Amino acid sequence: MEREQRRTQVLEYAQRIFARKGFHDTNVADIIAEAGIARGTFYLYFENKRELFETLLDQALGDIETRILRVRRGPGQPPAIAQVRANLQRVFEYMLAHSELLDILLHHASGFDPVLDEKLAQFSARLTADIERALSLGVDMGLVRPGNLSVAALCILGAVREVIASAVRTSPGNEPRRAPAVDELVESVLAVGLRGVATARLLAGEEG
Amino acid sequence: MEREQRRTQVLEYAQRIFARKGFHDTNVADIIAEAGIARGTFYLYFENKRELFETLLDQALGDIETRILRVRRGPGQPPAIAQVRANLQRVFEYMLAHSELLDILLHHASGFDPVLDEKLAQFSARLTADIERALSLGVDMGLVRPGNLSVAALCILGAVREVIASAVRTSPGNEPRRAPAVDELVESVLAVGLRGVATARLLAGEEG
Amino acid sequence: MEREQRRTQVLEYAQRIFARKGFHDTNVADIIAEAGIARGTFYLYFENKRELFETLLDQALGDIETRILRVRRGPGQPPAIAQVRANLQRVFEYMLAHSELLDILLHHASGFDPVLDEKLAQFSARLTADIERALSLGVDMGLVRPGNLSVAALCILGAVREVIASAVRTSPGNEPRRAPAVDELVESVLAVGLRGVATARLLAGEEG
Amino acid sequence: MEREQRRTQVLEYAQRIFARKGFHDTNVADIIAEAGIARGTFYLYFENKRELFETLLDQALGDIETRILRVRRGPGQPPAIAQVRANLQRVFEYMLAHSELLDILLHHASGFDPVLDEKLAQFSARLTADIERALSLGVDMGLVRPGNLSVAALCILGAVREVIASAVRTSPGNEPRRAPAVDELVESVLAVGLRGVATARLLAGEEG
DNA sequence: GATGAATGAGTCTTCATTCAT
DNA sequence: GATGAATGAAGACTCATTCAT
Repeated sequence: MEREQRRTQVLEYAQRIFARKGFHDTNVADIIAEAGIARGTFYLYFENKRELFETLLDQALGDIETRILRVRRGPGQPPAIAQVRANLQRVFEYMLAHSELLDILLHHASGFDPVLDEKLAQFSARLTADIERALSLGVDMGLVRPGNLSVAALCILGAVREVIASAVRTSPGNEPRRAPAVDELVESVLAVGLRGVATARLLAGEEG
Repeated sequence: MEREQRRTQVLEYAQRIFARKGFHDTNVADIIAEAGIARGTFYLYFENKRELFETLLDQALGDIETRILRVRRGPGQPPAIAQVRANLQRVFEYMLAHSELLDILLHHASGFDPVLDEKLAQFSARLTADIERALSLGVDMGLVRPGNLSVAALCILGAVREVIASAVRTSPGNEPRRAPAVDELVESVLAVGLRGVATARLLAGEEG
Repeated sequence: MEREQRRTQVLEYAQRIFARKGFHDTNVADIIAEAGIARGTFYLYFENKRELFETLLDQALGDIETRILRVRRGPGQPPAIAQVRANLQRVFEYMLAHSELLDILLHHASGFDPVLDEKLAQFSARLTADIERALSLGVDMGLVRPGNLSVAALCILGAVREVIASAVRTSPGNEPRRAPAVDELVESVLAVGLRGVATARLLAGEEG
Repeated sequence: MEREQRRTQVLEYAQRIFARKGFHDTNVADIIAEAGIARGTFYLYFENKRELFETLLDQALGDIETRILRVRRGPGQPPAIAQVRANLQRVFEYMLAHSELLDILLHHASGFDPVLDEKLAQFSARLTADIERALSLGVDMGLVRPGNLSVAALCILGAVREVIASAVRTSPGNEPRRAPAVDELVESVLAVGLRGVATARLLAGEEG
């Protein structure tokens, strides 16, 4: 436990620096200075800089996936929309409370290491597949309009991602965002996702 | 002009390499080897590696924005949906035909230089603002449902981005994607954006 | 005594590793892993890595010198040749049975530490002097042809060394070499040393 | 040629340092300081420290082998002994004039890199095979006494090696050894090799 | 006595950039 | 304009040794 604690501590320091300076511009020197440990100590806990970063990434991805629960149907289960809403809420709250992680995910995790890239790609693929499965189920139950569900899944994932990214950008501090804001964000995303942006009139083409 | 041609040539070579190896893993040595010029010559055409990359990025962002036309209303103008559809189509086609650029944009352009990061952020901000403005107009005309339009704009941007990213991923080759595929992609994105994924029944909460 | 046993045990483990990987490539980590002791414990038994190695070397050199008995003359003593033969036999047998030691001696003991180098140089010098003294005695008794005896001594030492090195190389395993082989080796070396390789005809220059 | 000259220059500086401090204790910093070049320049000419060392070794081994001519028989050829003597003389002279190289060969070239070790082993093997072949020819012509020729070859190689090593040790300076000394060394080695050290009386066992 | 976490000096290697030719 | 040899700052990683528990 002793060891785990130390590791975790260093991970936290490193996370902050990575978020601020990115992977390449973060030296081991930076990390150990921040963590107040000696150079050799760093390598006692991590194989190298990349492994540390990978750990951070795994953690973040895992934390996020943990917060996404499969939508369940059946007596006693909340309505589907409520379950989706709860998922969104959990993810938004987590991400906004860990904006550093998000920053790493969005800006620094990609393009410098094939292994990590693959990891991220698989994460996205997993999420997309989850969403698509849910949609497919919805279609079967008459809750979701049929169509190209994989594209729809991508749209939903992309929308969520972008909104979160934007939200983090505008609340750079670490103070947890006011609850109402998250609620509104979630509602808005949900609204767009469920009903789209168009009115009947637009859809009818009666624009003139 | 001679000079401009040379510069352009080197830029093209560099683009290929950046797309393949990312910014940090691309050496000046790689670029000059590919371009067949001497080390010193490189610095005759570019201030440094970063400037070259920035040029590439500016180009890409400019090309994309060029393809997005403001939705115009009035007699003789095509219906709004048609204009949006045309925008999507142009962007999709361009991106799929220049997947290298996209790769750079998505994977290698972020997180290693504050200046470039800022540029990307502003690009996103500009696009979001454009979309939001269009939506706002739509609301005024009764074509778009009112709501949190900035979130809606983000959703749309994110959806498009994700779908393009996925499309590029699955068509790694350089051969231009078959037209029908682009059409279908565009239609699907449009459908989700305009009408959402839910059926009336889901929205009514009559799931039980 | 407890302590001595521990030390000896570690020395044995270390010997194996040094023989396999050399001095510089053998880490303290390797040794303690093999010996199953903690890092700090190592420094309880040895001042440092070099001291351990030096101990090993001293041991080897001592073991070898122990097996070389001064040739004695006088009633009741075996003939000189028999005594020399016995010396050779003992050294060959010991070395072949401890090829790891030899490996260290031949390959890893030289050139990285002035102190150890000096030790090896003195060992060689001692052996050469012993041989030279024996030869000198032989000259006095008419058993050895006069000549540059120090060169002759070097030749003998070098010949023995090379033959042993070669023998060890070809019997890499740890199984003790079959006795006959050692015998033949010894006889051959002895033959060359005593009578040289030339026939009378070559010496007479009647080659044409 | 420019480039080759530079390389050669650095090699010479490096040789001196390697001879003095060995491979492991010689830093790239030492070499570049001595050669008066920048750190990066070093890596312009050599892949790394090992490659430089390997080059040095190859050169030395090549130089030596160049000086060993196969003994040729036939009308107009000098007597075999004269040819062997000439070989010895050339090798002795070269080695004594390049004692630094020898130092590297004897003390620093072994045991820290499998590739180099193999190279040295093959060098020895080649020399031994050459000698054995010559002996075998000699046997056929009645000039060499039959016996275990491969052991005999090893004895000769070892004798020469040891004598040279000793000679270099005692003439550490760089001044070429006085000619007579080399001659005497060669004669003495030759005498031992050809006729051995024993008198007829010793061989007859009439020692008592 | 034993442990093993912590140390930090030491080294190799890379690479963007310069500048004399 | 073009060249490419030279530069040297920067950074990752190793490992013998110490010392508090």
